[in-house]
Amino acid sequence: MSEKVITRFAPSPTGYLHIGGARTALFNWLYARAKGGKMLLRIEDTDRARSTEGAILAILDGLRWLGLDWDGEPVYQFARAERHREIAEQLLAQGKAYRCYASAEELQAMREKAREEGRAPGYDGTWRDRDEAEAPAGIKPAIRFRAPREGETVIEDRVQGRVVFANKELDDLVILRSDGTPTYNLSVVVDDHDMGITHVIRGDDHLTNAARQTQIFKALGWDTPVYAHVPLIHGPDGAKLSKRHGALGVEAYRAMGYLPAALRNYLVRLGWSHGDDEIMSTEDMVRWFDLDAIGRSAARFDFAKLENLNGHYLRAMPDAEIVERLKALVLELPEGAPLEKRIGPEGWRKIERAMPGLKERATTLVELLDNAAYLFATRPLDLDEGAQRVLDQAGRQTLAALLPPLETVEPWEAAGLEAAVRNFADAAGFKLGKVAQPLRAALTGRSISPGIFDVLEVLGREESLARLRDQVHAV
RNA sequence: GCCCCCUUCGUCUAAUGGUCAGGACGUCAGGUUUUCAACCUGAAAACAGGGGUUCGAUCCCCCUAGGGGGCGCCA
Repeated sequence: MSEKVITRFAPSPTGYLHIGGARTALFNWLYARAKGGKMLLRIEDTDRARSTEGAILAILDGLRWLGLDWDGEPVYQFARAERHREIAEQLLAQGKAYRCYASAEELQAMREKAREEGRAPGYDGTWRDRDEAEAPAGIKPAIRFRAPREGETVIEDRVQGRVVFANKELDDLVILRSDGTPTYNLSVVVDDHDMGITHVIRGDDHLTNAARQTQIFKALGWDTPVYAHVPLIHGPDGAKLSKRHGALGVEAYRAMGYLPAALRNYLVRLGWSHGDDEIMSTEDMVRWFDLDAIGRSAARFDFAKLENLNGHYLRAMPDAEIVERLKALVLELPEGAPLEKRIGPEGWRKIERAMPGLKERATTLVELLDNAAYLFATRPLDLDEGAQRVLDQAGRQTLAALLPPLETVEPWEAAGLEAAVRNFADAAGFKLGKVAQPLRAALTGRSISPGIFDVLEVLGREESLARLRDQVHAV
């Protein structure tokens, strides 16, 4: 009973659920599921200025979309401030914390001086042993944790191994602000303890926090949870993942047409592995996941691999389900509303019928929908100006002249036809590079490529178009 | 600046004190498909550098370089 694993995912609602957070959530979820434990969700909203309702919604939404559920109701950290304050007062009463009257300016000067002297730019302990009688009037004190000065704090991390911090490197951090609100490191310790968290799995940007939190745990006489600090995810260039890399919220990946299963599979392999296994079901992950197999080095985010996986899951998905997902997705796209209107019930039926040919050509849902455009395009087609001009001048006639009626073309003529079309397209500078290939598909009547309808229409091949439509509808 | 962490093909990674250092994505070349995609086959592609320890180091130790994280009355 007391051995039951309880993990938590603890995002701060200051933005969307980004890709690193998503992986952290996934790891926590997997570990809890793998060990038959629970994953709790805690919203760390103690920074009132930066926390927003919208961000909370985005995070919950992102988790749900990814298929990561949590046990019980989310815990809102801000709501527990009173409890945190209590603990701070308790530490104060026990002499394990003290009041600090230093002003912001003093602290700033302190940091600069320390930096000049080559020390860590932390708090110098001015009020650690100073008599409160000397406190300046009218200043509301903050409460600082009286951190040990001697010895070392050791973290036995399940991923990073044994990490040792010299206590002199860790300064006395504020646990209760002068306005009486608790700070992160205190809240985390109290909440992790009260929530019965057994395993803390988070990004390794929290490694030093683990040392500070360990000190607080000890001062309180509480057991520390097991720590597992997972390396961060970097952008394709190796630098920290940022907006410019597409370090977007998971909802952005949804909008780009990625599937939750693909993202889960991609994410789980970033920093964790199980032999040579690449494609694995969620059941496989749960069966195989363990902390010991998490690597210690940062991983770069690679869209190419994500796309490959997404294509795999797309092809494996039942047609009807893809249509359902497309319907849900279309409104998220730019110009989504008019697009949806244009597709209409008939369009969705056509898409589902054409799905076998569609889904094996697309790597994302968005690409698939794009490829399906010929099924519901507004006729006549709206060409861009340049293309229109080329066609008007000589192209339409010339090209059309090259093509005999489809009915009269024998299969072995197709290749020659293709070459002719391609040459024309090149010479005209018209973007008809794609003309030739779909044309051949039309001639052979098999595996219709997306776009052939548009091509024939542009060329004014009404009879061919009609024939092709019949073929498709016959399928 | 100080503290902590990391370093195997371009990318994600596996393995081992003695291997042709394996897989996947990507790339390239074939095949299949009279298109494309998918699929199949094949190829190129890595142990950061320098010292040790050892009969032997990619693997163990040290140093260097490079990368990352942290150093708030943010989380």
